[in-house]
Amino acid sequence: MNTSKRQQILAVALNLFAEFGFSHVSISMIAKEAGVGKSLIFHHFNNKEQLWNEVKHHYFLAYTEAQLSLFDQEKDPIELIRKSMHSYFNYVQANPQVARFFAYAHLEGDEKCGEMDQPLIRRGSELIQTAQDNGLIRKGFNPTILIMSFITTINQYFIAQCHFTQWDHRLYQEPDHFITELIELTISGIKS
Amino acid sequence: MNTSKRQQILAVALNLFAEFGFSHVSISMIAKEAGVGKSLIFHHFNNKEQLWNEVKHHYFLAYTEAQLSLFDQEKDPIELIRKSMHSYFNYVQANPQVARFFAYAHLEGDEKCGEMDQPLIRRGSELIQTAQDNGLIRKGFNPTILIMSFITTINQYFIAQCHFTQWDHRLYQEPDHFITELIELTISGIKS
DNA sequence: TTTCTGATTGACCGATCGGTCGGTTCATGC
DNA sequence: GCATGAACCGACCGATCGGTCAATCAGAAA
Repeated sequence: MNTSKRQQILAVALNLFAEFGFSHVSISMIAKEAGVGKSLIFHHFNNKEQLWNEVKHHYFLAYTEAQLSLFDQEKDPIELIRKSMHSYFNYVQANPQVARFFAYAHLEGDEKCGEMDQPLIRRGSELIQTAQDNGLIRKGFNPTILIMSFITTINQYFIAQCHFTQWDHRLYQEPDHFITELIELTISGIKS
Repeated sequence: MNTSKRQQILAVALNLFAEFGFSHVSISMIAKEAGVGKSLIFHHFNNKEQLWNEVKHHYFLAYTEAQLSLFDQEKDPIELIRKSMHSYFNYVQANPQVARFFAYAHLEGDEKCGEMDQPLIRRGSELIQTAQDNGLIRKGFNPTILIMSFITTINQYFIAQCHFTQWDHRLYQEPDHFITELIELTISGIKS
């Protein structure tokens, strides 16, 4: 329990911000939860905005790091997509806060999230495109659309559970079924 | 200019809430923008929460009404999906606030949005399922997943423009290309 | 021991928040 | 003309917000 107080503040902010968003979380709330004086927060972080950005940065970093390892393993492009979707699903399932932070950032019009994973996505798009050129994948669509679609769907699966569970509660009874069917839906849409 | 002040307040709240979300919009802000006294807002709406709910209700209603008309026209299920996606895209493009409101509601865990369009989605799912039974559409996947996927993707296309535009700015140069390719991707994923 | 620096605190600030209150204007029915 | 109730306003309230500041504390350097 000898983590520095700064770490402690950050950890509390991580959770509170992820759960309630920027403006529903007050500095006093964080201070109380972290068991420190309010002014200590302003000592370590210039202001609330910077604390928010730092928290966001933390989640964004965790996300890109988690995804970066994928691209070098699989050579079969179809199998790569399958595995990417699966691992992204598992990752968000284990860290739903990440998806929530992206959602907050999007509503704010934050452009940093795009800067961050742009190289990652561009790389994936290129892989798909060469597979298109080689005839392994159907041509005629922008690969980025495919990636955007499945990332978005997986994110919202966890964010909007309150919504979709009323469409069909089975969606959430067996998450594995969901992702498996979503993957097959996606794959059979691109086989040439 | 003879709209009642109540309407005026609601109209202003509609825009401000959609742009900034619940907690970034203050009653004073709405009052000033609407050119009325602050207390008038509390005269017409019990409190901020109720005003927010009323605004949300307004958008949700507009959304369901816009979608309801679709189901009776087209008999070919594939064509129905195509048209549904296209019209939903056009609708959100013309009313991006709707998507934003759903996004806010989701982050809050609001369950009302699900209650609202559940019958709509259930009806669409059934149509797809009978098409599956008749062999017109590939079997083996939950139709709700298909619907959820394309609604989600379309919503986020407009909400997260700040993000995806950095993945590939072409996505937003020709919105028609985007939705056309997304539709074809979806359709070719379900043809039997 | 003294000095210096960063960590930490509690008291405090002005601004703004959602909301209330007392009162005025105004349309309508009697 | 007058009573009534809704529409409407400005002044005001307590609470809380993000943020500041002077002071203390702990430990390393000298």
